[in-house]
Amino acid sequence: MPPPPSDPSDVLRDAGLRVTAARLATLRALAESPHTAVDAIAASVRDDLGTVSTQAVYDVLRALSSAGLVRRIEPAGSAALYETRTGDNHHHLVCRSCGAVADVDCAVGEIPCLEPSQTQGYEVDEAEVVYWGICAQCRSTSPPDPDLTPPTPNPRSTP
Amino acid sequence: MPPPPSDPSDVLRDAGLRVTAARLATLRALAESPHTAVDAIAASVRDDLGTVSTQAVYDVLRALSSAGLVRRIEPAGSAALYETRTGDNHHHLVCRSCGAVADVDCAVGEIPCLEPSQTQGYEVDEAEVVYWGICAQCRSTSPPDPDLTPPTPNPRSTP
DNA sequence: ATCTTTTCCTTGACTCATTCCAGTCTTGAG
DNA sequence: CTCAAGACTGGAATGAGTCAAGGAAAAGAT
Repeated sequence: MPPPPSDPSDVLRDAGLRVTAARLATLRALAESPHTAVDAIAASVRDDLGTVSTQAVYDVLRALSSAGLVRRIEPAGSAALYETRTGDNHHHLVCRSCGAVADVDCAVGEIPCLEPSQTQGYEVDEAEVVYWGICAQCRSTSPPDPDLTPPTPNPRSTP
Repeated sequence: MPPPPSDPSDVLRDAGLRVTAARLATLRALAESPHTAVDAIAASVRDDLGTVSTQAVYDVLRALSSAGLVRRIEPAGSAALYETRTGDNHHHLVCRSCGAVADVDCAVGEIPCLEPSQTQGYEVDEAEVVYWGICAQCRSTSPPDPDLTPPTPNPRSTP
């Protein structure tokens, strides 16, 4: 197996997809900024190519994600985001304040939480972990603003 | 502190909320079937009370969840669901095929994956885990239907 | 019991992400 | 080069969820 081809056209071809300008521009956009929403991707693609319909971007993203080239994540309360890191089930840190997303490697080396305590008859194939918190920047720019972080989920009666 | 008052009116009052018919009916609906979407809750409430606007249900759910009486979960690809189990950060099994949701206790006794491997400056306050799989019923009713489970995350070009 | 204040519910319009459809253009194979 | 499958365009539609203004009811005080 050759080293992962870094030429995006080859990546597409190897996945059995046609090489089109929209797809290349989408991959480029995601390489520049991971964890991007559809409209930002569309803006970046239009920046490259001129006019591209929003549907085209949706179609491209669906094609890429069902080919396993991009992964769709959907943090509660915001639109879907796409990223190019696939196949290494990593997880995400999400900022409650600004929505920023950062990658985290698997918590415990091996596939971590993939063993729920009771599977209840489910055949589990993936464990998705989202760590909610406040990112460094939001903490430093507005340190003592108790109004900006209202939905702290579990005010823990006793620690 | 008395044992958790099972009278819904007391539950509301203890949380500092007014006791209204819509709120009681909503709690009743959630007690009957946890993990319910807004429109199903609304249907159940209307079944109890007659005419209730959808907005009223949204308002009730927001009030209840910001008082910590219900918890909102939002599995990727479906509308928001509400449940009454709060305060014991448990997790969820979600069926890729029918969308059924089941509760799972915390994987490792103590707050499990709450320690990401690198926090990257985030102040993490919650780890949300979703186990994706196929529920027992879906596996038995349509065992070998490869078309119904398309989004298996990694279709791996060559095995 | 009555009044007042606060909070809730109704109606209806609106936003936003995403999907569907029908027709036109492009890509890659013969 | 030619052609058909597959992509893209533009417009319209769906569905979840939110916002705003007025009328109605509940909780607590008189």
